[in-house]
Amino acid sequence: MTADAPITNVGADDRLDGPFEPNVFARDCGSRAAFEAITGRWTSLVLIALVEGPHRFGELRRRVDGVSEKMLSQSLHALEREGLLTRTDHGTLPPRVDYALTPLGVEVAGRLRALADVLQDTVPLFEAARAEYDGQ
Amino acid sequence: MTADAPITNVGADDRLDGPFEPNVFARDCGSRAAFEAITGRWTSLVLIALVEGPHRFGELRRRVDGVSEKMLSQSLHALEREGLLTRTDHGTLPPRVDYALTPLGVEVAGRLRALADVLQDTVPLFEAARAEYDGQ
DNA sequence: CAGGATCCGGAGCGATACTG
DNA sequence: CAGTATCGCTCCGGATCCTG
Repeated sequence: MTADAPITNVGADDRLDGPFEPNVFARDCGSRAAFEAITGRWTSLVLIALVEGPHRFGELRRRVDGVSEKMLSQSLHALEREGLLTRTDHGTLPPRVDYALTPLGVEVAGRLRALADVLQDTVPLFEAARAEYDGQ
Repeated sequence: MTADAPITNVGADDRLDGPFEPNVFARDCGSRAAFEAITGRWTSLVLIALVEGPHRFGELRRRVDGVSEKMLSQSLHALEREGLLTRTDHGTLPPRVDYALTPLGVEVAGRLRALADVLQDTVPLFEAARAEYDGQ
């Protein structure tokens, strides 16, 4: 991205009715930041896992196959920052911390869950597509 | 991930009715691969852009604010490989190549678009959540 | 059990230059 | 216009150790 290139995709792009129409395509839009947080490699899976209800740290680590403690912790912080989940420290010993979706988190995670369901139901199509593409 | 840790999250996890129930949480599941391809930083935005109809390379580059040519090209190949979009080279001069969603791509992209709409409509909530989190 | 701190290799990614 | 090739750097992310 050269500095002299005029960027006109920041504010109102396709619909210029409002003064500042939020636009995921725009780099500086708040929705884009939220979108990138949600579509993170691990964050999305964490959100989906929480659709079934609150989870503890260890539960999530076991549920999301392959995630390291570091990345799980990092993902949870990111999602908490975006207001998609809440962290509840019971302050007991041994420690117990629960992660649960906020109302907005429920809305978002539900859609991710639905998306994942579509993918799970069409696994054969993906296998075929990959084989086709790799074959030639 | 230690090697001796028994991983039992590969196949049937929460529902063990079928022989091999696809599971996004499982590392080796085809749906997980598709999910990671879809939720890539740029791939998701490309898919959303294509909901409005076929686009040329340059159009996409201008539409998806901040993407480099390299990453756009790479993202398009990945999505084509997953069978979510088709590439049509008209073979003319100057060259013209169109990218369009497959039926499966329409299904997936539509859901991403809906998700993005939610985020765009709740931008203020994210701003507030971030301010709250950063403040303390 | 919940996670912070640190090290470090490799993947991700942008910038630039070049081709048909 | 539609890409590919190459360089170089950032930072993702896993492994490991440590604490309350």
